[in-house]
Amino acid sequence: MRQSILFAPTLKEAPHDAVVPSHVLLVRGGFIRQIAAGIYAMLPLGWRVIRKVEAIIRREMDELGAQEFHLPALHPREVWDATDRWEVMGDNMFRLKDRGGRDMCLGMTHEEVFTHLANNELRSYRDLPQVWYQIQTKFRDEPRPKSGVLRVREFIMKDAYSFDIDREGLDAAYEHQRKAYCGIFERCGLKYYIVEAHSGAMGGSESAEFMVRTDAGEDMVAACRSCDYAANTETARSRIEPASDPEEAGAPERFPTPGLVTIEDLAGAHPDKASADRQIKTLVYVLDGKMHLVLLRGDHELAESKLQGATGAKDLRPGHAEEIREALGADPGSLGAVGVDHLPVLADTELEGRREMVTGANEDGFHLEHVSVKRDIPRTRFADLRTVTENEQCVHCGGSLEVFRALEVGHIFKLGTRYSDAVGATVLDAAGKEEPIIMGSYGIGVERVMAAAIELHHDGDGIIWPDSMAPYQIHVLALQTNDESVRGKAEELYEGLVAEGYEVLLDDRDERAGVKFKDADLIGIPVRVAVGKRRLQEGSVEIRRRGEDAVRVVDASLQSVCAEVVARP
RNA sequence: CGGGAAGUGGCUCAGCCUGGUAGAGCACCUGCUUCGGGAGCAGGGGGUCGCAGGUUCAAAUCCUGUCUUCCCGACCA
Repeated sequence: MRQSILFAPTLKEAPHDAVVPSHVLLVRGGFIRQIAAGIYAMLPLGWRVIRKVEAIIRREMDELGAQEFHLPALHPREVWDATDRWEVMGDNMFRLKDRGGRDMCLGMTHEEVFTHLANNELRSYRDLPQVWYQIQTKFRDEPRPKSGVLRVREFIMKDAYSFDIDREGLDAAYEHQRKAYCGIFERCGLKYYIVEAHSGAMGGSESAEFMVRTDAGEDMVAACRSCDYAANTETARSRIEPASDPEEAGAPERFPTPGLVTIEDLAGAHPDKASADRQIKTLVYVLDGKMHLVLLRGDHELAESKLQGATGAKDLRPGHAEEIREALGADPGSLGAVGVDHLPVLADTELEGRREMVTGANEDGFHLEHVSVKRDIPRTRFADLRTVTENEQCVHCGGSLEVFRALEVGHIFKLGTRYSDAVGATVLDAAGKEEPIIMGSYGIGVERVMAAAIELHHDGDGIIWPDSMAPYQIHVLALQTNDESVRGKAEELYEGLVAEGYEVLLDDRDERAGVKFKDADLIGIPVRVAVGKRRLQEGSVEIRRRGEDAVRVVDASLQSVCAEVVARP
């Protein structure tokens, strides 16, 4: 490709609304342009990168026998009603009506359509196993699109589904996908973590997320420094030192705490009896419309996903100030569960058996001391509800955990029969008995892979593409286009390299050398071949790998350039 | 949805407080010089100041509403 005719509008300055590096660089490098919030146009360079990523995914999928489909993005309501998700997906789903007034939607994912097909077409255990996939645009009306291409409303996803007759088949399919994902992300040059995950709206038993460690991500991962345990903090567990409490010293007693409404305030005012780990934090949550009290140790944070998991609630939200006052007679900051018998109480397991605690008295300006959980809050159901934090102990090996921000680039699920049961997708087994098809679901966010590579590989000058997803492999710069010999040599090398099978971008623009260097660094093609007057007089050109300082001066012949390009130290 | 910020040539921003001729840098066009790390000089084109209403002799500027975008919290690839 000749850059003189390439549409790659590079920018010196970052648009003011871009904050994460991948967003800034994709826009500055002329890879993408925003069309609306969370909706981007892929320009030629960006699209080439996307196609590279897709090709890597295809290769791995095809290798394990997965078959590529292309399903509609526009779905009739019926297939979503069949699994009940027309309701469940709520405002996140883009909905529309056709001319006949029929409800339609834009696909957020394709469990429904694939399951619909499986239901209609798969009859016998002899038809199984099957692994189907596609690379398709998904539409989600995200409440908050952000970070460029990382969280958007329209994006490309590779989604694969496995169909098996039994658990063992599912386990095998899941394992195949897991391995394929490792291959995909390795080829993409991404350092990733495989992490235990919360299954969320997908349902299903086991799931793992593929995470790339970057501050641009939105998830938190807890990973053991000593063993390979890693989990999303939505589900991560840890061990902490058990608390040693004094013996019970009498019934709960009210004491005045005017103006003390946070854990810190109270701990500061009464360090003797109300240090944060001696307080019971009382949260009010509304789960599927029903108010609950949620109790945690004062210095612990709730993991909402765990609360959801523990209760099976579909819809969950913190209580509003007014309804809390109505239910408990006090405002947040003075709430407690002692004596509350009209609301269900859930408590984190770290509170089990605790004695001599302090908690709100359900009267503004007062707290209770001498609270023993078992005696004074007897109707409590315990569950793991707290969010793990840095340096706590690994549940497997006792090593210390580190907690960091990460970006989810892939997610694999064992769905089981959640969808096949919903639509009645069964096959006959060898005994002629109807059995539900057992499914797995496996997704990769294609744009996220692209962005993650940039988050991991860039410097102050621009992107440093991994070889596998670079839009071109070699960037030939003709530094002086007005010089016949330079121009001729650049053309000659360009043609030669193309003939050798390389993907080459030739900067033949009528621009100054400095501009070409800057753009080359920004765009980030792995190998740069600079053809300039100075070197050419000595019969040589310069080759530099993006991201490395070393410039190699080689003979200006196709052979030596090729040799240098292939030699990758 | 809750909280915060911003909308002024293609991009980054100033001007607004204290109403009166719409500005700068970059980008673009022409010419000359320059020519290996985002050139210099000279000339030039391009803006309903997000939109609507209001106040005023007069609105980018003040008031109201509205739309859009970004950032921070609840969802997910």
